[in-house]
Amino acid sequence: MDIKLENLRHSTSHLMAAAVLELFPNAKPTLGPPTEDGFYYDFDELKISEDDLPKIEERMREIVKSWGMFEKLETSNSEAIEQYKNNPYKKELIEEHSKSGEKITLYKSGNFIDLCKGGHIENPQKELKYFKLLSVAGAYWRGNEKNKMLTRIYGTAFFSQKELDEYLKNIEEAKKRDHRKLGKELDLFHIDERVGLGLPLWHPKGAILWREIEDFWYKEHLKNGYGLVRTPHIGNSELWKTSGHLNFYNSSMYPPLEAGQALEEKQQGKKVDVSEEYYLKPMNCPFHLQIYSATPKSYRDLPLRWAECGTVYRYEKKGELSGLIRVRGFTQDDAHIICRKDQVEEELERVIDFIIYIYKSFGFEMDKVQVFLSLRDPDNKTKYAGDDTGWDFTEKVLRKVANKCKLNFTEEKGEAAFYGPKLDFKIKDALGRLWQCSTLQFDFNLPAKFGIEYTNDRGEKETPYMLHRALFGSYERFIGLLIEHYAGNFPTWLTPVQVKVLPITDKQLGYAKTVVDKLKTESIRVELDDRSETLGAKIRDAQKEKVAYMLIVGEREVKDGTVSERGRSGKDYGSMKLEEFIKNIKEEIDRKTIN
RNA sequence: GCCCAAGUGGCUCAGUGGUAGAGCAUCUUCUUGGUAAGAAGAGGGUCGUGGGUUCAAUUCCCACCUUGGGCUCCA
Repeated sequence: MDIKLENLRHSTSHLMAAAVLELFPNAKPTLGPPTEDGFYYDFDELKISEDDLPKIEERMREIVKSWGMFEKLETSNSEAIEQYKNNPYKKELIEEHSKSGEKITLYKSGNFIDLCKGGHIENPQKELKYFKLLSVAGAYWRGNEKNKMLTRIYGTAFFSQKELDEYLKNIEEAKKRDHRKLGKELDLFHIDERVGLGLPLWHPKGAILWREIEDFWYKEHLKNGYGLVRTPHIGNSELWKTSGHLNFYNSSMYPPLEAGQALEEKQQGKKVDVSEEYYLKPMNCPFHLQIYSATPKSYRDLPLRWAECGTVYRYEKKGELSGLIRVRGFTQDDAHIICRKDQVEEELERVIDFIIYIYKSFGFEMDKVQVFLSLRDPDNKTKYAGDDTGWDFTEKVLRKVANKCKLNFTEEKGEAAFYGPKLDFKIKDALGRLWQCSTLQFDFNLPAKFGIEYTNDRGEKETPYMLHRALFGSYERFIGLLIEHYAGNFPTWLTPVQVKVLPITDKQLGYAKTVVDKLKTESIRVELDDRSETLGAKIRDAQKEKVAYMLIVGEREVKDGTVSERGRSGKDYGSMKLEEFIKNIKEEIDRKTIN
């Protein structure tokens, strides 16, 4: 972010803290940084709701009238601690800075003094004008769930009213493309409490979308040298013990299904001596490894690339669920590549190229995608399987390949999978939140845990490496983001209703039906609007459904054997022979491009 | 799970301490209209759920559930 804007927002957060403290003298200020879209400030001992925000804003506007330039106050660290003796949060920060040998600075403006390392605007009275407080939220101190939850106030600030208005308007516009809203309006899916939270139900139009995407995905995988596998939704507890999931992934798994007897017997209170436990799969990898170990493998068999759209179940906390983007049952477009050490780099590169190709196919250019290299947290040994040598090697190789592929990536410590480092590709949703889609994971643990091996060219057994990768990440999340990306105006090859035939009066119904039949035999997804409505109403409704093309047929078209084509952009393509329209739309569908 | 807010017919929303209303959608009838809403009539809601206060609760209070925005976590 622009440093001037950052300073403005940081300064506004000082002003907000000052206003909050005047209105709520018991509040304890903690941290208040600028963010990409604005700023926030966290307070302890502050109980407010969104209704309080206008009051705080009003006080900010009053206070700022008496504010001069931000004034730096030199102080000794011990004096600073004394000053904040009633605020354990600021005290903790000062003590921490002191430890690392930093000099503490305080900044004063008006009557408000805050612990701060600087970075303010020059003239508060003139510049702190165009701000708005947006929401109240809870946030754990230092982002740690085990710490106390503080009260966070979010706001934003700009250098002009125009920019502020534009920002607020953009948020409103973005809400219109929210996949939850469009999912309802376009009749794509819904989530039903009666079925279960986080378990989406796909309506016919949504299922077509999925189907088209899935067909595309299969074709591309076969082209790229993948084999297809299929595995069940549940697996025996022994499998998950071996994989380490029961150790490292326990809290995200649904509790086990006990078997060994039928439900009816159990309900009657009958006991069994031997019971078995099954878990809903949270991941597909252990199954794929079992397929590998079904027969002995030679170095000549590798690399093996096995893909499956596998539905997995993860017991996400309720507050984390969100539309299609965060669910409890979701279908990963998963694949595992099992290969020799000398093949790893090439296989990693191939996957990265594949990911980029897939994004392009759905209109996501790489500048819309943020890439992260997720590494282990070296200080947290309990979270990860495997030794340091393995981690060092896999992290180094992954970094090297990412650089070679010219990915613009950020490294993040502590974000690795328990079995290895990964490259994560994230896309923003309509509201600007980042969601992980593609992932490429370099696993040096599970193959050994499962004891899988191959015979090398000297007749010795070796343990292969394994890459886990998903391109969409999950169908649910990807389709959710796709809905927002296209704002429901899907390219013709994807769109659920490609053509809607609109007869002008009932007299053309017969002809309209022959048009529909013809299109159907050409595998074009077509609907007929046979209501006794005006053409205007039919157009309006088809437009709201976001169908790709409307074919209007009246007396003229019947006489000439033509159709009049209208695009959803409102464009009138005029009349043409039905055959010509079919030729055009089929070409467009085959090109898989946006109309 | 935690913090804040919301929850009224299929959808979008108005409303009130005296057992509910609009528009759209649905159904019926009329209308047969050339590029974004033709007309009339009808049906449809135990006002999220459970308690409490009250003569009386959809409205006030409490708890819970769900949804939205955050936090944590994550494909």
